[in-house]
Amino acid sequence: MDKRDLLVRTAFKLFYTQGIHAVGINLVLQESGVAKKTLYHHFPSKDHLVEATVRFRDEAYHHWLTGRLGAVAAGRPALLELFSALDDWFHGRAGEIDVFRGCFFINASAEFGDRDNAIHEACAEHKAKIVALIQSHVALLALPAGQARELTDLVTLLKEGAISMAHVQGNLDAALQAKAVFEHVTAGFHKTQSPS
Amino acid sequence: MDKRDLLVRTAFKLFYTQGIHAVGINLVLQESGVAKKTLYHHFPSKDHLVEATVRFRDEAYHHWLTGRLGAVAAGRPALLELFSALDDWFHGRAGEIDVFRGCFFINASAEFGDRDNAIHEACAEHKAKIVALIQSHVALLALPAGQARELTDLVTLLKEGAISMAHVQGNLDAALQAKAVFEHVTAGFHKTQSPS
DNA sequence: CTCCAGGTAGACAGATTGGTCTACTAAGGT
DNA sequence: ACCTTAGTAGACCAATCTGTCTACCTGGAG
Repeated sequence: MDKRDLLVRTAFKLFYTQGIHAVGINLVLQESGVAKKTLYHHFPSKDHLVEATVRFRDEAYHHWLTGRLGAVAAGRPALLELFSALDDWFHGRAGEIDVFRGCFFINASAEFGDRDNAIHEACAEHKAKIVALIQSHVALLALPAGQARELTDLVTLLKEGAISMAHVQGNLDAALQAKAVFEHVTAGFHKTQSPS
Repeated sequence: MDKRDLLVRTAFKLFYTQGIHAVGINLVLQESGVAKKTLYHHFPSKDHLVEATVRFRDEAYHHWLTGRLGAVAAGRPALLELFSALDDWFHGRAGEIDVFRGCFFINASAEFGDRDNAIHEACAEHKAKIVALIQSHVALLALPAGQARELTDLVTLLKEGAISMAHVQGNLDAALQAKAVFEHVTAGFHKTQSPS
């Protein structure tokens, strides 16, 4: 019932599936059944609406992912679950997060390439948040600092790479491939504390 | 002097730095100094021009990368060189390939999300070509089939992930991080033939 | 009781979009 | 000599874009 929220949700769905510049404000209005005046009452411009959709998606995505990771044991199992979650997402089995159309933040950054753009910055913040989430689970493995950093990089890059390949190439098994690589590389990290 | 080529080059530069939908045909015309009639003589529509820029970039990028990889020994050194090349690209030290604004193919796929879209398909073809290039160097390591597939996945995902992180997050060291991970994981693959 | 925030519908403005078209020029092959 | 191809400049078209504005409705707080 909150019109602002309705606008953001509708705009997100359209932007995500069709692209941001490709979707006009009038379509968002028509699809949501909200009056134009109302939109410009809540947002001073389209760009501000776009930024709001980025923040909305940030919250939704983060909520979904922490939910998935929280359902298993913290540490390595959670990192494995990350890839399973991605796999479900790619195959449209992650209801909460909608159909897979690539990473909304990567897509938005593609359309707003200037690094000092507010929309791009919001996307960067999202990525930083996800890296922090990964980092928190890597920390539980009690590895030396250097190894921990490297493992965080590995998971982050594998995850990001899988999303890219799944979208651009249509390789929907990318998450499973990433998972296999991760599993193999970290085969020696089963225990929380490595024997010294 | 070839107007068609001039149009494609100009269009690419503009599309790459500002986004495709964000750049109008008139800007391409103005920037290249070519008449509108000439454009529509060579391309039936803007979309066809876009597709041509994708194929142009595909060729340029592939040429640049094979050149870099060919300058060192094939196999593992070439794979390491891949990450060095990425690092140079991110930092604007890869003159031939222009300023870094993310991966043009990822960006284009973001704006043309339908998988059966000709532009998107051209992007997918490019990625497949790069994967094949990586695969050809992995093959030289003479690993068992399963391990070879996994290593190709690793390099591909690391590379794709690094590009994403470098662009969205502005983490320009992503290539070096990926390289460190790769170096660590493949520390045992120094020899061409693993002892059996 | 009054006022105002939040809402509706939609006309309107000004710029920009992709694309067509006329009129003309120049080079080259047959 | 002729015709095709590639080119110029730019007017023009219909559609669409973001954003403003008028005129009106409604519910709750001071």
